Amino acid sequence: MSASSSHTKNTQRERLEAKEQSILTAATDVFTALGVDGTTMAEIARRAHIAEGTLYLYHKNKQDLLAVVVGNFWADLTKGALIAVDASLPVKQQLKQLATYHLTALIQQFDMVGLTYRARLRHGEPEYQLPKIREYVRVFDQIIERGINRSQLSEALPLWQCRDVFYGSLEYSARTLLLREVQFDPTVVEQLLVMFKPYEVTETSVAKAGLTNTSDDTRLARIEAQLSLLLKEKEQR
Amino acid sequence: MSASSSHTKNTQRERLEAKEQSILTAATDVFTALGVDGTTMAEIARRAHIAEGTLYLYHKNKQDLLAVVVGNFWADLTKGALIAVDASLPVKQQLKQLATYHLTALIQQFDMVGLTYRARLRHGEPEYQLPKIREYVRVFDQIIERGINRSQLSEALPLWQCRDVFYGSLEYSARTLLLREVQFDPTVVEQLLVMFKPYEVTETSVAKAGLTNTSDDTRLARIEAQLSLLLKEKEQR
Amino acid sequence: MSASSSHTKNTQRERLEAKEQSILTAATDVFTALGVDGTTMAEIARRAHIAEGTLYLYHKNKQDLLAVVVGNFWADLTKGALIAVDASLPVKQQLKQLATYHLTALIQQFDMVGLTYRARLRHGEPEYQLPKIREYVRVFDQIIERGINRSQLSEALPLWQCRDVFYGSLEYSARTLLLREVQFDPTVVEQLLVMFKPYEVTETSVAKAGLTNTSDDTRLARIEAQLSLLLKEKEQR
Amino acid sequence: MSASSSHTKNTQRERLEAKEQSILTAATDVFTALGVDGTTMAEIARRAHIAEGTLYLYHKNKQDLLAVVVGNFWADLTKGALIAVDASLPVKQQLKQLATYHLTALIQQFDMVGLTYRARLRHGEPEYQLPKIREYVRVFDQIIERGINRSQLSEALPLWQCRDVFYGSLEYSARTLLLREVQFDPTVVEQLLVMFKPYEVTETSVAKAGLTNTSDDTRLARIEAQLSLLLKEKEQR
DNA sequence: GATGAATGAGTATTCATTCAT
DNA sequence: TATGAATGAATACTCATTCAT
Repeated sequence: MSASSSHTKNTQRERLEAKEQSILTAATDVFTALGVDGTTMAEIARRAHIAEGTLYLYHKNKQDLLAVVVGNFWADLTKGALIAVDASLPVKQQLKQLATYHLTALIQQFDMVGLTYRARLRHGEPEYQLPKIREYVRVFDQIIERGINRSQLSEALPLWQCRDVFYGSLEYSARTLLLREVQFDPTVVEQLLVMFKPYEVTETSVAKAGLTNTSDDTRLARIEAQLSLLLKEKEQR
Repeated sequence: MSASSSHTKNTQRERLEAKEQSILTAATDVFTALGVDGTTMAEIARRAHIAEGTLYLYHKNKQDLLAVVVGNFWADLTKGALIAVDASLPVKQQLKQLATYHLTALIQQFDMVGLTYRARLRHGEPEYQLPKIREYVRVFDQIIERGINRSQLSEALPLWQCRDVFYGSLEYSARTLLLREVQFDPTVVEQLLVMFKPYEVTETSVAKAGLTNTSDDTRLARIEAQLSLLLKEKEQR
Repeated sequence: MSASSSHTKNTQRERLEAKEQSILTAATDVFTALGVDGTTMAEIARRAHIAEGTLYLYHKNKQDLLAVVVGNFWADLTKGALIAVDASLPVKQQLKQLATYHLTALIQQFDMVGLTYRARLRHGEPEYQLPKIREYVRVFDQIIERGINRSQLSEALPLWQCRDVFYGSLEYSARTLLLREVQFDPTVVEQLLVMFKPYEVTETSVAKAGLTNTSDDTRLARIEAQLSLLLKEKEQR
Repeated sequence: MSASSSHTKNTQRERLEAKEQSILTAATDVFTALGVDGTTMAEIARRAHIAEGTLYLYHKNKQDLLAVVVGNFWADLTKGALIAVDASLPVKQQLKQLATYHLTALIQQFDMVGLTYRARLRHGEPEYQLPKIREYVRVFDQIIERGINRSQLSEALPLWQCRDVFYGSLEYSARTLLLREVQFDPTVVEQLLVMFKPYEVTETSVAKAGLTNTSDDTRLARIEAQLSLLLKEKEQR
C-alpha cells in the first residue's frame, strides 16, 4: 500500500507538475503574444486546458503569474548562458560568447524584456529586481572573476561599471537592431569588447613585460585609461 | 478695434495655452506618481481644474496624452542637453558633459523611462520610436560629427554602435544606481568614456602620423612619466 | 451517486434556467417601460437580482438581449396564435380568429412593436427580419394553405400580398386604436376580411362550376333573401 | 433709412431662411444616413457650415430637430401626393395613383419611416401623432369624400377602417418589398384596390339598377359584404 | 484539488447642451 | 445673432478574483 500510495503520489506529483508547466507555457505564450494588458486569465486557462479558478491554486494572482513567467525566462537564459560560454577558453572569448548569446536571445525574445519591466514594481516599492535576473547577471561576473583568477584580466577592472555597460549596451542594441529589423550584427559585439581592452592581460603582454620592442596597444590602452581616470579626478577639483 | 480684437485673440490664445499647459503638468504628475494603469483621466482633469470632457478637446485619448507627455519630456531633455554641452570644448569634454547630464536627468526622473516604454507601443507595430527621442539621440551624433570635423575623433568611429553603448549603458546604470539608492556616480561616466579612447586623435598621434606603426617607446615613456607624476600628486592628498 | 449527481445537475440546470428566465422577465419589463434608450443594463440586473456582469454571461450585449426579448415575444405570440385558431373551423373563421387575436395582442403589448423595430437593425443590413417573426407570420400562410387544400379558398389568392395587407392593416389599426384610446374594435377585423371575399370558394360557387359565368339571378335572389331576413332580425332587437 | 432697414431686414430674413434650410437639409441627410443614434449635433452643424451652438438658436434640441425633419418629410409627401393625384379622374383611378405614389415614396425613403417612429413619443405621452402626418393621411380621406360626393363610392364605406388598411398595407408592403430588394410591385396596389370593390358605385351599376341580366360582381360583392357584417354581429351574440 | 458561475468594482469616452464673448 | 470652448452626466462592458459545489 505504501508502494501504491507512493506510486499514486508520484503520479499525482507528476500530474501537478505537468499542469504547472502547461500553465506557465500558456501564460508565456499569451503574455508574449498579447502583452500584459491584452492577456486575460481566462485565455491563459483556456490554453492550459484548465478552469480559471485553478490558476489561482497555482498562482496568487495575475501579477505573480507574470513574475513567475519572467523569472523563468531569466532562469532559462542563465542555463543557456552557462552552456553557451566555454569556461576553458580565454576570457575574451568567453565574453564574446556571452555577448553574442545575450544579444541573440534578446533579439529573439525581446517581448520578454517588456514583460520584465512590467513584472517588477508593485507600485510603491521603487523597483523590485527579480532574483532570477540577478543570477543571470552573475554569469558575467563569474567570467570576470575567472579572468582575474587566471590573470587574463586586470584586477583594476571596475566590475559593476563594466557590467552595466555590457548589459546596458546589448539591451539597447537589441532594441535598435529590431527597429531596423536586423536579426543580428556581430559588430555590436566587437565594439563592446573594445571596452575590455585596457584590462586584458594577455600572456604576450606578461611575457613582454619590460619589453618595448613591439607595439603593445593593449598595454598602452590600459595605461592611458588609468591616466585618463586620474586626469578626470584632477579636473573635478 | 483691431487692437482690441487682437488683444482678445491674444488673451484667448494665452488662456488656451495655459490650459494646455496645466493639462500636461497634471498629466505628467499623475502618470509619474501613479503609473499608466493607476492614472485615470478623471484625476488628471481634477488636477488640471477642468472637466473630464475638456481633456478630449486637447488630446484624442489617454494613450495620446501619454505620448505627448513623454514626447515633451524628451524634448525638454534635448533642450537641457544643448545647454549642458559646451560645443567649444574638446569633444571628449562634451561627451562627458552629455553623459553626466543624461545620467543625472535619468536618475532624477527615471519614472519617465518606464512611461516611455508604455508610450511607444502602438498596437501592431512592434515598437514606435518617438520622434522626440530621435531628436534627443541626435545630440550625441552631433558631438561626434563635431569631433570628426575638428579632427578630434577618428572617422573610423562606428557611430551607431557607440551611440547604443552610450545611451544603453547610461540608462542601465541609472537603473542600477537607483536600485542602490545612489544619486550619481561619476565613475560610470569615466568608465563609459574609455570606449572612445581608441578613436581619439591626440596631437601625439597626429605628430606620429607617418611614423612607424610599431611600438613607440618614446610615447610609452612619456605617458608613463605623466602617470607617475599624477600618481604622486594623488598620494599627496 | 449517479442519481445524486443527476439530481445536482438537475438542480443546477433548473437554477440556470430560472436565472435566465428572471433576466428575460426583467429585461422585458424594463425595455417595455423605459424604452431601449431609457433602459440600462444596471437596472435590468437590479430587477433580476443578479450582478451586472452576470448579464453578460447570458447575453453578449444589450442589443442581443433586446433581440432575445423581442424574439421571445414573437415566439409566444406564435404559440398563442396556434391555440387561438381552431383549424377545424372554416378558413374564414380561422382568419377572423387570427386577426382578432393579433389585433388584441398588439393593442395590449404595442410597446413590443416599437422594440421590434429597434431589434431589427444590425448596422449595415437595412433591416433584419427576425426568424421568430417569420415563424409567426407563417401562421397566416398555414391557414391559407389549409383553406386551399380544403377548397375553401381559391388557388388564385395572391399569398404574400394578402399577408402584407393582413398584418400591415392590423398593425396600423392597432396604432390608431391606441391613439384613440380604444381597446379593441371588431369592425377592423370585419373590414379586413372583406379582402378575402373574392377568393372564397363557397358551395354555391362550386355548384355553379361548369354553369354559365354570367350573372346568376338565383344566387343574387338567395342572398337578398338572407339579407332581408337578417335585417328583420336586427330590427327586432 | 426705413428703406435701408427694410432692405437689410429682407436680406437678413433671406439669410436666415437659407440657414434654416441648410440646417434642415443637413439634418435630414445625417439622420437618414446614420440613424438617430448615429447622428450628432456636431455633424449636422458641420454639414450646415454653422457652429454647433447656432443649431440651438433654430431648434430647441435634437429631438425637436428630428421632429421638424420628419414633419417636413410628411409635408413634402403631402405636396407630392396632391400633385400625383388627378382629382378629375374617377375615384378608383385616384386611389390607385395615391397608392402607387405612397408605395413608391416609402420604398425610396424608407429610412424616414424609422425616423418617424423615433420622432413621436416623448416618453410618457403614449404617442404623439405629428400634425403633418395627419395632413398627409387626409389626402386619402379627401379622395373618398370626393368619391362619395360624386356618387362613385358608397356612403357605406367605413372610412377610417379603410384608411388604416390602405396605409397599413402599403407601409408593410414597402418594408417587405425592400427586404426582397424589389423596387416596386404593381400587384400590391392592385390587390389593395380590391378592397374598395364593394363600395364602388359605377355609372354602369347605377344604370343597371334593377337589372339582373348581366353579372354584376360589384353589386354582389357589396351585398355580400353587408351580409357578412350582419352575420358577424349575429355571431357575437 | 478542480471547477466555472457569479461577482461588481472600475473607467474611458461621447455628446447634447450651455454660455461667456 | 453667432460662436465653439467647456461641460459633466451617463453607461456599457471587462475581467481579475472568489467561493459554493
